[in-house]
Amino acid sequence: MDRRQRKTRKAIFEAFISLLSKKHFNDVTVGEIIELADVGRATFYAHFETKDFLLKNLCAELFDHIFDVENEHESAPFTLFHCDTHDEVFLHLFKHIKENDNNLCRLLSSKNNELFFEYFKHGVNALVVNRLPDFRDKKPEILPEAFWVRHITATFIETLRWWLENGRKESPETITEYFLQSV
Amino acid sequence: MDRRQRKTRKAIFEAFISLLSKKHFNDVTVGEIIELADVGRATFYAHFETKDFLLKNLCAELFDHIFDVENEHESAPFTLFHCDTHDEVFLHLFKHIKENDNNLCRLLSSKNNELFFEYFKHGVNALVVNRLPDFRDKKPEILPEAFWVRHITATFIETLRWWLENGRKESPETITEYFLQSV
DNA sequence: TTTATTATCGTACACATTGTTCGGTTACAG
DNA sequence: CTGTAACCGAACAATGTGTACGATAATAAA
Repeated sequence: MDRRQRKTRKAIFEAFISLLSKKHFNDVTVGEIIELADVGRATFYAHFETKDFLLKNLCAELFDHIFDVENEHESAPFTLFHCDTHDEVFLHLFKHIKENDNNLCRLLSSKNNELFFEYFKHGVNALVVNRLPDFRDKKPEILPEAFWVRHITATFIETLRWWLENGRKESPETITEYFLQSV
Repeated sequence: MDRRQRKTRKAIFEAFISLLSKKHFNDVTVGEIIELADVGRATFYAHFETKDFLLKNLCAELFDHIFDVENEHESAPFTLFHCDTHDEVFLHLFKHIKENDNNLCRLLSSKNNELFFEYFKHGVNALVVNRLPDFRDKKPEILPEAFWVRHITATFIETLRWWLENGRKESPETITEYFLQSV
C-alpha cells in the first residue's frame, strides 16, 4: 500500500477516534474529521464510502487482531483460540483490554460504547461457541443450546461493560471470577 | 389538552411508529413523518423540539403504563409492583408483551430494537431492585450487589430479546422458566 | 352566540451536511 | 527519470434541519 494512503488512513482514524471519545457518532461530521485529520474532502471519500463504513473499518482494525480467527497460522502475539482452558481465554481477554489497548478502552468507555460492543459481541460469540464444551456441565438441562450460548455471551459483555464503567478497579483475575460465577 | 393537540400528537406517533417498523431511526426524516401524519412542518416542531425528543416521548408513552412507578395509586390494570412473588412479576411482563401490546412488540422486534431496549432496561432495573430479596439466595457471595443487580437485569433483557427474535414460540411460562434458570 | 385564544397551515427562508466532480499538483514506485 | 496514482481545494447539487410569519380555522370560555 502506498505510503500516502497509509498516512491519510491513519490520520483519519486518529481524528475519528479523538472525536468519538468526545461526542456521539451521530454528531460527528465528515467536515470535522477531515479538518482534524487535515485531509481533503475528496480524499476522505476516496478511502471510505461513508461515515458508517469508516466505523466498520475502525472496528475491524480494533478487534480483528484480538479475535484472529482467520490468521491463526500467523505469528499473532495474542492468540485467544489457542489457550487451553476457558478460564485462561477470558482472563487473557480482560488482561489485554486492561493493559494493551488504550484506544479500545477509551472507545468502549465512551458514549459510543454500544456501537463497539455490538461489533465486539460477534467475536465473543464465536469464542463462546468455540469454548462451549467447557461450560456444558454448568448448563441447566431445560435450556436450548442456542439460548445458552446467547446467555454466556451476554453475561461476558455485561461483565466487561460493568468493569469499564466502574473504572476497572478489580483485577482481571477477580473480574474473570465474577464472570464465571455469574454464568 | 386541546383536542387538536391530541389529534396531531397521535397522528405523529402513528406515522413515526409505522416508519420505525420499516426503516432505521436515523433514516427516518421529519419530512416523511409529517407527510405521513399529514401535519404541517411548523406544527411538528411545536410538539417536539427534535426527532430525538419524539423518540423519548414515544418510549414514555409505550413503557410508562407498564412500569407504573408513579401512579401506583391509580387503577392501573397491570400493576407489576403489586405482584406477590417475583415469578409472577416476570411472567406477567412476558404475558403482557406477548398478548397486549402490538406496537411494543413490533418496535422491539424492528431494526430499532436497541433504542427501545435501552429505555426498557431502566424500568426492568427498577423492577429487579424492587424484587432483589427474592434473588438473594441465588447470589454467589463473591459478587458485589451492584454487579448482581446488573446481571439479573441484563439476563432478563437478553432473554426477552432472544424470545422476540425467535418469533415468541415458547409460552410465557416456559420463557420465564428459562430466565429464572439462567440467573 | 359571541369573543378571545391558540393550534394549525403553507410557504419561505437560512443554514448545515452530504457526496460528487474536476483540473492542477505532488509524492511515490519501478 | 518517468508514468502512475494519490492528494488538494474549490465548487456544486441535493437533501435535511429548524425557524419565521401572516392567514385561517377550531376550540374553550364568557
